[in-house]
Amino acid sequence: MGEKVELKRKYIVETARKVFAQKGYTGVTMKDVVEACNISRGGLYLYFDNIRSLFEEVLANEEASDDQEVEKDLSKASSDTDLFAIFIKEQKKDILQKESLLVALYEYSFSLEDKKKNNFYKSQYEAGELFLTRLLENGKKHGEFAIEEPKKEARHIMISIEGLKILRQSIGISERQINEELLYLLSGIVAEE
Amino acid sequence: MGEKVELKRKYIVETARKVFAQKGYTGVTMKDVVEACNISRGGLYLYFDNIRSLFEEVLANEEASDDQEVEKDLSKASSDTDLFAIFIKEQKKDILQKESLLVALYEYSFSLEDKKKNNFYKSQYEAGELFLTRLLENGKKHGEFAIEEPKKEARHIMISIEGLKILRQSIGISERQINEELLYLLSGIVAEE
Amino acid sequence: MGEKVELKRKYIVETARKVFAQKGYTGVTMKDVVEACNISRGGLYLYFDNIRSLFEEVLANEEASDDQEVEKDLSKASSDTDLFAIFIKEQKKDILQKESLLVALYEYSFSLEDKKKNNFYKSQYEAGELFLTRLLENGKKHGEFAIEEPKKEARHIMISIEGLKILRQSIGISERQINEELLYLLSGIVAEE
Amino acid sequence: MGEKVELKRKYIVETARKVFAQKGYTGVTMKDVVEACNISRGGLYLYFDNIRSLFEEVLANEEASDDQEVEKDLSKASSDTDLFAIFIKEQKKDILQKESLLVALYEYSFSLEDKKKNNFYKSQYEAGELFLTRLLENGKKHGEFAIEEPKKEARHIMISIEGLKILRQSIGISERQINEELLYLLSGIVAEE
DNA sequence: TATGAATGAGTCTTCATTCAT
DNA sequence: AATGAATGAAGACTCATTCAT
Repeated sequence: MGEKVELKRKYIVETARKVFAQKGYTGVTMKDVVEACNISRGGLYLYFDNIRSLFEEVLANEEASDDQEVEKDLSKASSDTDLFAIFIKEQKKDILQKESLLVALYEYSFSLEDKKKNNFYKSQYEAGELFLTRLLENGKKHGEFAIEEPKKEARHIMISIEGLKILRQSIGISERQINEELLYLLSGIVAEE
Repeated sequence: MGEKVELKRKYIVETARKVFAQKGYTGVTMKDVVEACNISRGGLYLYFDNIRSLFEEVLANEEASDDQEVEKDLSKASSDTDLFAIFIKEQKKDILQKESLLVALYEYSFSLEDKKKNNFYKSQYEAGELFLTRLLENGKKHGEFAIEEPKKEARHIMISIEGLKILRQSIGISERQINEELLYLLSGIVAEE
Repeated sequence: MGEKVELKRKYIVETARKVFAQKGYTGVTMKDVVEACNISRGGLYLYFDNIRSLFEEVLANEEASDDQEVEKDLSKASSDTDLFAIFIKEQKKDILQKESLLVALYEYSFSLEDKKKNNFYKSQYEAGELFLTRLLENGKKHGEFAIEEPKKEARHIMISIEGLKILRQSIGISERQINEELLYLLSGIVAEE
Repeated sequence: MGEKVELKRKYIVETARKVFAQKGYTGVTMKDVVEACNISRGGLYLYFDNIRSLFEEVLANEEASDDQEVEKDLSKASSDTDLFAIFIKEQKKDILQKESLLVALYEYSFSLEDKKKNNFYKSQYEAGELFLTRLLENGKKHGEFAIEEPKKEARHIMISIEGLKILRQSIGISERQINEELLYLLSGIVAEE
């Protein structure tokens, strides 16, 4: 019994994900989800009390699967340079992703009362920054990266990536420009020598 | 008579600006504006057909007054380095501005069907990039900036600034970190030598 | 303009009164009122935020017109005995009234959180008790009523009347029995001699 | 098996009683009962088709246990005066009872279409009146009570008691005032001499 | 018997938009 | 030009009741 419920919950989350990817966060109603899922009005409430908690579950789910994938990709790396390249590639995939949750995530972030608390986006961003810092530190130690301050560099790269993301979603910056900028970031760290 | 109309229109736009600064774009209703302006429901419709056109006028107005201000500040500069520093300072003010329209602007951008058309954000961004490119080119020509590709550098800086903006609004990045990053950008161009 | 609004407000209150008289308080929905008034859903909200405030206005209105009527009737009295008889008659009218708000008033009372505060029923009851006490005191002073403790007698009579009211509404006690009891109360005070 | 069913039925009735005592009749949903009983939604329907029939069983159960208790108390009486005092005391307990079903009972009564049929409240009230009439008749016959018309007196007392009950629930009349009135009723019959 | 997921009707409430004055 | 009452569509949410297991 509980398994069936789990399956349906998952089905709703996955279907809702598509809706959020398409319409963002703010504009999505329970009705939208109900219709996308082809279930009854009351049925959805059995699983989620409101759009917000549904979206939060979508995010949690997303994170989990993202992590898995990244893990897999990173395991292939043979050097810090390699690792960094993979990281950048990962980011590029994120930035260009067709069915991206990014806009929804932005809108969700804006809707939060206290910017400091319960901020999914924040923790995700900070995790990325931390990972990158470690990566750069290692690269520096191993003599692969010619940088002075790994932490500052990491933050700078993260900020640029965020810039690419928002520009992609807001003004639709071109893939070529994204590539250029990522290459620029890459070369700033690796090709220094 | 026409003057009176112009005045009232301006009054509505300025009052609405406060509302958008406070509540973003998506959440603002005609009712919100009507109440903030203390005018009649029907009265607002005489001037603006819907929230979108009202917001677009707010943006146009914003741009005009921004330009004026920037113009004034830039006129004080005595060198390209100076000019660049002022530019960065201007951006910082933007990023930190309390009554910012930024969130509203993001939400508005997300709501646009075609990312290419009617995009205020885009034209504003591109104007900035263009200005910065010219600036860097001049600085390079005058020997003030030790850079290879002004255009790429300009774009990189603009992207980073966009990153700072969205991070400020989404996860509430601290003023200190913003300062650090801006300094980093500054030093990348100017203090190279 | 304001006058028209006042009129419509009054119309709604009067129409709602009928609905409450018919269906009580608890079971009445905004929809019921909307339909009875033949106005739009949103229209009702222009005048009343919810059923409770609407009912409270119905009560306030009721009290006002009741007071007027009672005033008129009492002005005819030529002695305390007369006055008392009129008072009892007034109560009888109340108890037997076809389109009575009594059930609605009970249900409304039950729905109140704190029995002590904002209790319309209470203030109405206490006003009645006070009036009756004064009346009995006068009658005693003038030698018309052979009673020891006007206050206790007044309260006793009020309690009995409340008993009649609730019995009328809950088990449908007959008019004959109501008459008998009221006569009993009357004779207990007046015909003592 | 049948015994088990009986037990569960009883368990539901007793649990539901608490719910009705707390929330009245009108506001109670099947969900409330299901949750209080910690049984399944469908499970409740196996025993009761709707709130009404459940409440009616609660009432029937209540009556039975009440009768038992009263029986016990009355058996201690050694005179009609005694009996009457115990009766009054019983009523006082009823009026002041914390976990009273009174409000629920009122609401239930109001909800009945035909005031004459299926009325638990009515039969209960009439049983009380009959009992009191017999009691007063006996007291009169034995010379304990100096009254003319036992039936009228009984009805009068019952009406007053109903008044106390409703006043307790609607406006929260004080315990002191209840005591005073009951004493008044007592003295009207017994201490006449 | 018992479970609890699922349904869909019903109510509340808000809002953009219209229109008579 | 301006007002603000009025409308009706749309979304949120709850609950009695059913039904497959």
